[in-house]
Amino acid sequence: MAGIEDVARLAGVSTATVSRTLSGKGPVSAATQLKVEAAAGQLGYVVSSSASSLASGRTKNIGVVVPFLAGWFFSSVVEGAQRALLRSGYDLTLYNLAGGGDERASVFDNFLLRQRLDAVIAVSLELTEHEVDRLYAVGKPLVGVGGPIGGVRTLTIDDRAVARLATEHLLSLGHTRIGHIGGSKEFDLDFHLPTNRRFGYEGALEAAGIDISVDLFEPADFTMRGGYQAARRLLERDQFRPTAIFAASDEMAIGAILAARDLGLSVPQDVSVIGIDDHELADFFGLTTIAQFPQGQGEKAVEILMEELHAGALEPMGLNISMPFELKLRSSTAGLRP
Amino acid sequence: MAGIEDVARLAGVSTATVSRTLSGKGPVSAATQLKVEAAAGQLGYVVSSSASSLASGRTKNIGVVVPFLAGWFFSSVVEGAQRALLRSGYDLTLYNLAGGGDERASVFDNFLLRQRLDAVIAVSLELTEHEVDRLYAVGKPLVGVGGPIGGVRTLTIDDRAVARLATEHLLSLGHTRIGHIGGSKEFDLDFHLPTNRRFGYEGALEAAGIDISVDLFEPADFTMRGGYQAARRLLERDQFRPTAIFAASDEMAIGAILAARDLGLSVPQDVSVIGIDDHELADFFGLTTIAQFPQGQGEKAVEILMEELHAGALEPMGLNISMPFELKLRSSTAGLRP
DNA sequence: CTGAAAGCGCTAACAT
DNA sequence: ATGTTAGCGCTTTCAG
Repeated sequence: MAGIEDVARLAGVSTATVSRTLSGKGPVSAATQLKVEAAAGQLGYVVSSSASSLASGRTKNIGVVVPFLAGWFFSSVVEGAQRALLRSGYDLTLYNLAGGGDERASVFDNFLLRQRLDAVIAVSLELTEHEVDRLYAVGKPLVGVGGPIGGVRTLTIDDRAVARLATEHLLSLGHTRIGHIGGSKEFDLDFHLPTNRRFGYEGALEAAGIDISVDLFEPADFTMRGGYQAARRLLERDQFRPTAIFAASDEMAIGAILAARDLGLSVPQDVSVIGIDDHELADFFGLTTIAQFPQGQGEKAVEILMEELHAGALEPMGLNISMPFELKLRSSTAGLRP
Repeated sequence: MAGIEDVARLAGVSTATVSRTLSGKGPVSAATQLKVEAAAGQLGYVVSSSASSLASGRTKNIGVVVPFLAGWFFSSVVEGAQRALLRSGYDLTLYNLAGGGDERASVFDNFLLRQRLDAVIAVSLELTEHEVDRLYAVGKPLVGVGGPIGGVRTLTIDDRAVARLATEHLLSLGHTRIGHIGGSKEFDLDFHLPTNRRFGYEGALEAAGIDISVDLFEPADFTMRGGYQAARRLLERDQFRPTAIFAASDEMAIGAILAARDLGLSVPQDVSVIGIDDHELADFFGLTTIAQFPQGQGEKAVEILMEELHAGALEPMGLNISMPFELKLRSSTAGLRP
């Protein structure tokens, strides 16, 4: 494997010039630039990242920490981040915390500290104080996606606004008995996302002058099965059966659609269903939903980091950066039956 | 951030001894080991990975290349690999080829060659000759998961045997008109996986003395929607309607279950359905399937690499390493109605 | 078992 | 615009 000296020799210049040329930093005449590039190409030269990192202090590598990887949201964020990083010539090192105990601790106490990273993106993590400490100890730019970390810039959708929009959509169709499938208590540990969505739902009802009924709330675990079970509880009642259901995630919403079918109810004729996410399966199930764009969130996180890494100081930016969302109309919602 | 010299000074030894102690290589007396570890712990010392890599030539980092990340199989393999790597103190650098053209080329022509990797795992990739070349050019151990790469050790399930097992299960329940939802032509590019599964299906039928009917094969694209549409085509016929369907993946099988429901057919009373994968949704849909264990495949790939990296030479091992699979009985298959 | 010292391959001052 | 050179922080002979 050719080294920088080979290239320098072949091009008839010094190693410093090769370095300057290939990194794009520092002044180089057009003529030498050509020579160097030709030589490098001919030899198939690629910089040794460890040597470069050691000398420069930059690794061209960023770490992405996720609580687990399977799951549409996480893998989409990672995909988006990966794409943006590739464009900038950065590698992505993945740290998956799933699996529990030991692994998790060693990620925070060893892996992240090896000076292998120029920055880190933390996706939807609920971190202990110690862990946040370690993250700061890395001494590198840090941005969160999908869940706030104490004092860290974070990209998220405005969960309250999203839930309000979903509920208002149902309201605008004439529904007044709107059930809500939200997060169970355990899930509320995660950034109060379920709670915020519930508040959005309740806010919309209040604004419409509708009483909030505890009976219309069912907790679940953000899975399809959980949504299915919650929806059955909601729909099996003889009286006060909701005419519409707002689920806090698409997977739960799809579970609700399947529950309705199993109970002999048609969607949307008998019951409307709306979710949040625009999950990959939403289209197949005809699910109306509020789309969020996790890939875009991953890309945006990278962009922020790149600016900070290259331009120097970070531009003034609130701690919480609001990401776009959008009502996606499909066939699971309709007006109240006359 | 403390360096190795700080530790050496505090422990009253040389940097060489610190290095030996912390890496576990080379002889160190129990007494100094203790001193060094105490000093390192006290200072919160963590080796600089670039310095260590540059000096040793080892990066403690392995690359995982996937065609895309969203998708149960891929993210599961990556999770498994990550877990195993973490245990061994290795980082995982992810290269996602999704997104096409440029990115893909630069991964093979630049990223993988930066000497940042000790080995690479290629997951289910259909590679061009040039790409395989580049992979070899990395000059590092290489193992494939889920799809053969010219001349590379690869972990896969025996697709033919898996398909045969699925078909035999249906046969053993008395079914003789068994439909098959397999891959469309475009999908066959990928390691002939669909073709192998189809051969397994046909082999089982032949062995049972049943004629193979082209009418009972429907191609699809390995998605739920594709499976749904293919199943409708299969089930909408008035005569010769299959009494059982074998889909080459769980997602397609779930699509088939939903198609059956929409046509007013009960599963398994009117039609049995079996898939391959044991996808995360299989349980919820009561899908009988042949389970494969992608996390285990990821872990196993890492184990092979670790052995090769540490023990030195690779043990004699066939190019194609067969991974386990297993019939998972649920409620989507049943005997023929009397 | 431990220490001294020579690099690993590149980058970044500093000169020119 | 280009060359010279001193490290970056560790690992690893080689001596002792």
